[in-house]
Amino acid sequence: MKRNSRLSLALHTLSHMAVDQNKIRTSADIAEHAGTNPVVVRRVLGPLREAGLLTSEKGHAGGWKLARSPKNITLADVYTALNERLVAGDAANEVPSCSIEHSLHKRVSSVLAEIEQSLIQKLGETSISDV
Amino acid sequence: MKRNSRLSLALHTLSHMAVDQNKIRTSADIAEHAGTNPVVVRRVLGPLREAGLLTSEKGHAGGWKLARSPKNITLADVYTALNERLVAGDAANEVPSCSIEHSLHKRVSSVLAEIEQSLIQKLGETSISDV
DNA sequence: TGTCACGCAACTAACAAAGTTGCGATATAT
DNA sequence: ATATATCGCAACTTTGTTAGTTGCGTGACA
Repeated sequence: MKRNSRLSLALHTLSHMAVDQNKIRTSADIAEHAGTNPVVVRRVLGPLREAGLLTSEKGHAGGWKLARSPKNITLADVYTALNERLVAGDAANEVPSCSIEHSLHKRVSSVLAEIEQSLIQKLGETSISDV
Repeated sequence: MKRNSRLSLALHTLSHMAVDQNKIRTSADIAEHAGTNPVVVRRVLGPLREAGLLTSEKGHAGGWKLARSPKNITLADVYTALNERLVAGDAANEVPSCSIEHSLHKRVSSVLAEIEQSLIQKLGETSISDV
């Protein structure tokens, strides 16, 4: 796969689930559809389960299904559940040396953080059922 | 460095330049400031030059400087010049097999493209001089 | 003409993400 | 009970991307 594969895979899977909400899908089914493998699917879907977006059942006839109505799942939910940080870097920031660089760094970081927030807000305006 | 290093490096460099707009900086100077090396700096700054954001001069006493006022350089300019595609994937898209997947794929892609556009619009609201 | 700078291409190294494998836990059917 | 199907998880390998490095060419200026 390629860039943004996690977000893309999650979106596609959730959308599929939204079409037939009662059907239970196994990691293997989803993986085959997405052209990947079950472990990758579980890795991507795991965080979504922890975020309460969907549920998984072990054992025979187990699998994945939506935990709530697709109307109540926004792209922002998915984005944050996956802990994506597209514009703002991760918390592990380099420590600048010179003084001007120091203040500059804070400015840049805060601006990027603002952008990130507005992105999430924008994502929140679209639900899975819209897709 | 780490994630979003290109955008971050570009922003820091442009901001520095905005502070003292007449000063000409060499790749080596910038690289030392940023904790990287001249070639990487040139790789990041090259697209910005092609986009008309800054200029570079060869030879003795050569180097980089802003091509226009920092007021007239928005984050969107930088973003697009670097050809970043944070939310929407690149053009090389996988071709879906099943029919529902096909329409779904177009929906997801268009939604992500919309989000990308709104992100760029948001970036356009901030100029380098604001940072 | 020597030095300093960018431009570019090729190579290597480091890192991140996908993919793979194996095993354990659990739930269901028979 | 036992077989089967499924997720959970951890370790490893593979692959792809990006930073970093090196070398050489080109242009500008003292």
